[in-house]
Amino acid sequence: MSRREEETATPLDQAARAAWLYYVGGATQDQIAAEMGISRQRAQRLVAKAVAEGLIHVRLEHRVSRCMELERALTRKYGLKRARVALSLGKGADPVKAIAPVAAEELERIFATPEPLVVALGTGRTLRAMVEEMRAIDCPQHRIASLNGNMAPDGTASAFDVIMRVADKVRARHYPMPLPLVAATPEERDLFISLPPVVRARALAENADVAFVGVGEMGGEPPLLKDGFLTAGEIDELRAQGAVGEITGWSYDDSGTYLQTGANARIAGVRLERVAEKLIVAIAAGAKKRPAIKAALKGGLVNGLITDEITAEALLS
Amino acid sequence: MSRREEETATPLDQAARAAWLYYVGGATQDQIAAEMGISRQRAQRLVAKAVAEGLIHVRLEHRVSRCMELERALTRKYGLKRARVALSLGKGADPVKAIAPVAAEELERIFATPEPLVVALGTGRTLRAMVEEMRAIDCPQHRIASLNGNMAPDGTASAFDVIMRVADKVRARHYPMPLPLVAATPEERDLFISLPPVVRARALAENADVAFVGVGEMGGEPPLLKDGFLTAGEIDELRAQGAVGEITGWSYDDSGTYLQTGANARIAGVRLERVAEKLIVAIAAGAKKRPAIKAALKGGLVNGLITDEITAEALLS
DNA sequence: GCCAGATGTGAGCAATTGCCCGCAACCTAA
DNA sequence: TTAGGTTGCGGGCAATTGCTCACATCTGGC
Repeated sequence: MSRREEETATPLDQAARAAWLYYVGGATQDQIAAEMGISRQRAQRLVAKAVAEGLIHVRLEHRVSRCMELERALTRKYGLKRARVALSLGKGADPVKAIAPVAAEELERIFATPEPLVVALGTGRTLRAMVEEMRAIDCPQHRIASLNGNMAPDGTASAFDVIMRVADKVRARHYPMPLPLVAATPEERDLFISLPPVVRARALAENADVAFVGVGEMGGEPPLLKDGFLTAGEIDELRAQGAVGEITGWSYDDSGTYLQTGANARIAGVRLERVAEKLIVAIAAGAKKRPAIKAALKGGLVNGLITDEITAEALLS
Repeated sequence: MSRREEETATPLDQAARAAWLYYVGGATQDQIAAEMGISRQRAQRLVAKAVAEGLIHVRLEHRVSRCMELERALTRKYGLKRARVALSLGKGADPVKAIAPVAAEELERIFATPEPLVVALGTGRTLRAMVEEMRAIDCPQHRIASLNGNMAPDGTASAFDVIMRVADKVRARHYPMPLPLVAATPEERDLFISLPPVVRARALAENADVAFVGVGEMGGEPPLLKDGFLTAGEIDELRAQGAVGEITGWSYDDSGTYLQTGANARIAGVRLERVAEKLIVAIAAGAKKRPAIKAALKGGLVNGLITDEITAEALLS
């Protein structure tokens, strides 16, 4: 086997094989080494590589009762259509790691719907992590729309491209938005969103049946600042105007009302509005994001939430 | 957290939490122990339990080129509609472990189809293992039909019930067949299959859009013998008549032609016939089953195959 | 009420794994 | 061709894990 293997196997194929023997076959690294005709150390490196490359997906097929309680409580308190609470990974850990697999599961459930849907997606680290956890399945009946562009001010595409990766995995038609997230001036924004392809993409996203979005915080180091979409001065200005969070770039205050001023005049993406028939799911967790999530829920900017245990408890207290 | 946990957590909840911290969070067992307020040994036991109970599912999200080659070759040689080849787990390992996750993936793909389908399922160890690997997803648009009963001659339901477990996971309507796999006499078989509910169930299964079946071998210790459906004498008789394999209980010879005699007159389940529009997928691997698989492919009893690398290579040589 | 068996627990130890290090092979550019 | 850098390899070792054993605790039958 290893003879033939060598001829065509890519490094990833080898990693996949090692990881398969390890996780599915339950072999030790020594056994893998013997089976594949390599050293034990190499086997260990291949397994590690497969995990690092995201070839191995682990899912927990069990709903913990504590999480279901929290889901029910969140649903009741904030009048949600959908709530999912992931087990937390402990105080120090990055909550994105916990919610990404759960969000992926939930998005897969959406795509498993037989009726054709328009699914709108935001951008950001959390959504990107969600996509990486998704399984590939053909769903040609649906369409995927982008809620906002993700070009940085310097014109480079941000590394957190969500829509192309999702489209890749589900093979549905997709409508990216070749736009900056934040335009340089209100006039530039208006120009951008008057371009015919952008008009079409925005119309689709605005009328999507389902939207999955991240939530950006204003405290600490906001994603808008970290990724260079806004300057520290602009963030300070937003804070002074009462901004506590941001969805698809649009800032809102602690009652969940979109600000009318400041950077919001330059946001080129779609501003999601509460519409009863639509499902708008926020995917966010972590202490830093708590005020932003709470305001979005209170103001009804979203009617779905995927978060973790710790954040859910905080949102309920 | 552990305070509140104790009140409602079932043992499985605890196991799920430990496994989550271990596999998703990447924590060591010591860290899990500290986080959950238990001993290191207990953490290790909980993780092991979660795996043993099937709470943790591992999937490989990478198509190895060698397997894709084999799939293409099988498709060409036997005129298949669908072929999947799983990486083998080495000579000694049980090939069912390798093909079960791949078969589960394939069945999930079927269920993800938006058009309502009737999916027929056989029984047996391999199919049962496949079901255990399946993820739960609601697919109310489909119907699930059983191809055969699985009651043993003594009236007990066999442990390898497939259809109820699948129906449980996809929440589709299902039509079990309350029948023995093999009746005591041809007359009893005729009586059974004239009962109105059985007639309806069989009609549905016969017209299914997709069927997933196992393949039973006649050499060594055939499943029909091991599970007490037939006696050693009856198996010998079938072998003497040229039987090399069996699908849903129906024995066939090495050209893939169903036998007209012997135990076949007492099989109560549906005999699958080649129909061009239907997808009939055999899920089988292992040296013992090779003649049975080869005959089924040659005779066109199936037009889909899920197997492992070693078996695929043997089928192509 | 008491005992047998089942179930669960931590100690201790051997097997397994993750990772750092030095070395060698292989590029790459002068 | 050679110096410098990069990549990948196995050795070796410390950390982590799996497992057995002896003991405690619970449960149900008599």
